[in-house]
Amino acid sequence: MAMRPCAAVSVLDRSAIEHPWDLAPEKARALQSRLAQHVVCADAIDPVGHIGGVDIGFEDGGDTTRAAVVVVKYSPEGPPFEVVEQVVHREPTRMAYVPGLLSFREVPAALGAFAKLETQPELVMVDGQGIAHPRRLGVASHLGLWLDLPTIGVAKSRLCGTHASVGEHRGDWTPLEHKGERIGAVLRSRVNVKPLYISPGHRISFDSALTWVVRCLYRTKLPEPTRLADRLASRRGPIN
DNA sequence: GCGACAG
DNA sequence: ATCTTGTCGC
Repeated sequence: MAMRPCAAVSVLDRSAIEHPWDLAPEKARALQSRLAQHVVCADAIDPVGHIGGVDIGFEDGGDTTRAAVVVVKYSPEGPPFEVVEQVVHREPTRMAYVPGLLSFREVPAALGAFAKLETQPELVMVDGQGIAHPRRLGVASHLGLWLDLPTIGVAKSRLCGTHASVGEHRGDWTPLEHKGERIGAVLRSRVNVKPLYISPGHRISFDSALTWVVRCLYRTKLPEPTRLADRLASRRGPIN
């Protein structure tokens, strides 16, 4: 199977790129293809002291977008991890949900939340796909590119690609592929629960993406960073 | 043309 | 994602 060629390690100069967030679907798709060229799916990670979890929720019948970011202190001893910071950022929703264009709807708010963060994590896990996307630019990749941080896509369902059946034991996984390319892995994070779709977002390899997610698995289907962000985004968890 | 389709 | 109550199971 063809391994997806990764762009050379280089920092994208965001200030030099024309990037409106309210593009028409056709324009947005074209921009995704361009940006995907800058995604790096090889490890370029600093020592991980803190891990961030990101998720987006909506209010006012969808008129308001609510971004939640939770930062936990990583410990080699494993979870549970100490929560060191939680941020919620709200702003008007920019565009409707269109399959494949999720990042244009969620990344702006996520960036707003990161701007309010005091403790910047060295690794970020995002609720959604990384490169396991038709044009290889899921929300995790798009966000990672704009934050210039290593990110991992942790999705609860499939957007594209095919895969063999996944083993039933915790930790079992099978590769996810699309058009002859490896785009991620389907992971059984818990027994008797639908598997997770893991893919590199930016600045991380397939192996590391999977390894980090497994390291953050505790007692639920989702890894801790994403589980905590999910609770915060859906206003069920602590807003302390 | 007919389905599939992250959150 | 969100709208919504109770309910089955570990």
